[in-house]
Amino acid sequence: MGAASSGSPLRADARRNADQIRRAAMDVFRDRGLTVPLEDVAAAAGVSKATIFNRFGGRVGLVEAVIDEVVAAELSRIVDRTRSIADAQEQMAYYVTAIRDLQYSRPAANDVLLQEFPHSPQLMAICHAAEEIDDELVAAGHASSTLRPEFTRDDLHALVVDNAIALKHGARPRRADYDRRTGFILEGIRAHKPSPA
Amino acid sequence: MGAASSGSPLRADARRNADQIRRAAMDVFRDRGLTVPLEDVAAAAGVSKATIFNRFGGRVGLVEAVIDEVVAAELSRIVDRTRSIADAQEQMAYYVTAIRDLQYSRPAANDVLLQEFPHSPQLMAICHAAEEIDDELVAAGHASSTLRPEFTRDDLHALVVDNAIALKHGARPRRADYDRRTGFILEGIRAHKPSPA
DNA sequence: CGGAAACTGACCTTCCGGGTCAACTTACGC
DNA sequence: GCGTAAGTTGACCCGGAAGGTCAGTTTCCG
Repeated sequence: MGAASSGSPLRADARRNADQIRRAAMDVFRDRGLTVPLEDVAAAAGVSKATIFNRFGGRVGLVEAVIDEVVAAELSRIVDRTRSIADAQEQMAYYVTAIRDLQYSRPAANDVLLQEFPHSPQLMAICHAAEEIDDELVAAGHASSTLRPEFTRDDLHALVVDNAIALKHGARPRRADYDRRTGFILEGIRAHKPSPA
Repeated sequence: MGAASSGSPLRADARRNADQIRRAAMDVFRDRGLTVPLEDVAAAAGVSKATIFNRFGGRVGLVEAVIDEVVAAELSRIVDRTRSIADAQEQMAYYVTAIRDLQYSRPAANDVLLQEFPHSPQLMAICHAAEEIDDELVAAGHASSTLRPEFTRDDLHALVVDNAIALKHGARPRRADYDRRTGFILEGIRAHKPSPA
């Protein structure tokens, strides 16, 4: 978008800078989220903040230029893998675990999930895809009676969003603690079959 | 502390203003948290911001002057009631439900739990009391095998803190949704006895 | 009524990050 | 090489939000 395909070809130095900015943005966004000061991205790229505006028009343009590499690809990989699982119980377990893993290791994912850029159709599309699978999972869980019947799509969504907020604004827990808590969540939402008597 | 007991007695108008500020602070803090702009408290009290500084020295002084009425009393009531419950399972259920209820209806509680004022011994004491009961509850739960054995004190603490963050920075869920989710949490952490066969 | 106490509005300060621009530097076609 | 357009950049402005301050005025009360 924007500068990528328009008008005359870039001069060599401009192209080089754009590449460096992209690379820096991937690193910095991945590790510190999509709301990191652009100045930090610029510093990591070895250019000045103004150059980012020259090449990408601003934060949104830059985010859209790298969001795929940063999280979108991984997110859709998770969605695909989830869909490929037959057993509803496993499916839900995989999805929740994988999403929470992504949220832990890729702060940028939380910014996407929290819809920090509501004006970017591209970013919103990613969110929408995630909402869709929530529906499927809950439906599958109910159909197979492996999910508590009162558990709703909104509950699953809230699970993810609340975790995003906690990771974004709170202290990052140790990995082992985080994973253990993922387990408690899964326990809490799964239907306990009345032990096949 | 500070202005309350020091030096000469206040003039009538000063005393009146101090009272109005206290009353306004209770309302505003309760509803909107302890980090609300002091200007809003002043407006609600019908005085100017500077008067709050005159009487209370600043936000911390004011918070300490009203924290008891705002949340501390309710919080310790919860702790007391929890301790008075004999059954470990019920105890945990009551505590988690009551704390989460407090968090939902009293945003100020979240600011206390999140330790927004680490320099106030008074506020920190409240936190500390809350941490103590976490220990007791987890110990009781383990002793009676009503709590998952891998569930730790930190897990309980994280449960409360993460919820505080979610309520502070996120959208407030509908009450029914919130309560339902409280139920999922309780399900997730309780030990499922191997159905008394 | 006089002076001390108290109040207040307007102001300062700091932090933060997005965004802009005139002046400088660099690439590159001729 | 050199002119010039493209590109870069540091320094700047902006807005918002909030804590904190103070000179000038009002209010109390002995």
